[in-house]
Amino acid sequence: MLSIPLLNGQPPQKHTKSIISPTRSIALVDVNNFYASCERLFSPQLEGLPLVVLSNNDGCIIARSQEAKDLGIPMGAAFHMIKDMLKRQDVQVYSSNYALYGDMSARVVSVLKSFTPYLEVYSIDESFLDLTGFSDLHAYSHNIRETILRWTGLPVSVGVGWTKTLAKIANRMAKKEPNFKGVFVMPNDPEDILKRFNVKDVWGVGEKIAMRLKELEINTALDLKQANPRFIREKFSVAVERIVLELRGTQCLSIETKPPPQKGIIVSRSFRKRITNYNHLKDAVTTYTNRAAEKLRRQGLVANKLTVSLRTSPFDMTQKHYANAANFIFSEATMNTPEMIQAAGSCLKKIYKPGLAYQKAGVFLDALENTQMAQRSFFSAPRTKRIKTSTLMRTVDQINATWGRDTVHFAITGRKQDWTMKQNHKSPCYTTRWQELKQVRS
DNA sequence: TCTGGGGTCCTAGGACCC
DNA sequence: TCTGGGGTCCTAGGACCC
Repeated sequence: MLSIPLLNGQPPQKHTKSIISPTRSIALVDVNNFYASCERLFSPQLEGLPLVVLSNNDGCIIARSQEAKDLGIPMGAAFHMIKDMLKRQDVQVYSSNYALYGDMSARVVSVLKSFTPYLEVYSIDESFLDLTGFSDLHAYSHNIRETILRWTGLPVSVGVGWTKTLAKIANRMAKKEPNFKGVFVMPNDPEDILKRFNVKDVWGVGEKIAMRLKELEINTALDLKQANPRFIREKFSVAVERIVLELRGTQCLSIETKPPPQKGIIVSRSFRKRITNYNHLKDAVTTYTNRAAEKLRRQGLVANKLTVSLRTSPFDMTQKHYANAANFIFSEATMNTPEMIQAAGSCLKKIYKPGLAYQKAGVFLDALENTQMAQRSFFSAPRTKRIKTSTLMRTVDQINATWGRDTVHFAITGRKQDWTMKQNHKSPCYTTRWQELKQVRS
């Protein structure tokens, strides 16, 4: 087991708020090829070999080691279409193992927190750090990088700039140029860097916007920086205008050290095989609803709205593509699994068309509220009944947390069926399941 | 046979109000 | 024969992110 060592008795370095600086210093720290690096962590013999990680259902490539990138294996490629090629090239293939990645992610964050408390966990493998006021950003960034490598075994890159957008670009530079050894601090005059940076790679500029920018002859990050913000706002949106300002060093996106409450919860999945049978679909939707309800309660929230979506495969040429969704508004915000299962069932009935081979279904919980703040309806159940329900839900959650998922479950959820996920290449949960760790050793 | 899942923010346009 | 103007709120859908 890996563990996070203490700081050898040294207090974490304090962020000095007293130093007023006109410009901020923001670092973006992210783990290189995160999923691939996690898999390699526990199989050191894979060092130097190309390795890819597959999406749920072993559908497509979602992460690649550097060696796999060098082989030209594209991100998002359908696994079944490049399977033979991967075999020929001796590429190691893994199904995604989110228990492992989530746990490693938490370890990286806990190390980062020893460098500054002013940190935003942006995604499973990226954090923004406010380093405003630190004197030698270059040395400090190297220190961060080396500490994470030593304590977790994961390689990270650190990019520093005055805004999040510039930090993102600096991070790309840190990765690109081996001489930088994983660290790049944006210089005072970044024009040279921005000139060579394609506008489509700027954070927040996607495919569609990049195309429209090109039509306006805005091809590089420098072109975008020099564009008139008001013109950009009129042509595009405030979001793109903000990018222009951020490139100029004006901070528009702040560091959110406290995660805001979640606005929606999604559980959606592709099936292992196509499903035509209504009851199997209902099983799947019920199970997803159950998961969504668990997530909801874990965060102390209640939902006012539930949506069920259903679709056939967009790649299937043998039938006309069908996608639809229906929603249900609760008379009073709820966290009650049976109530949600019932609602999901009535939604499914509305959108199910017989005779189609379905590929994916999803359940969304929306219009979320804090349990305490939730509005009661006029026809609200009496207080005693509400307390009974929430106690039941809490108990179910506790039993499942202690004894494993689905130890107690609602009728028809939790059985293995045609629709459960395909994961033929999964690595053990090294850091979160003793049982699986033992299997490795024996 | 087989092509992921889970989020956020913004905008346009409709419904509604006075 | 003629039928305003200004505002808010909500929702669906688009774009983007990892």
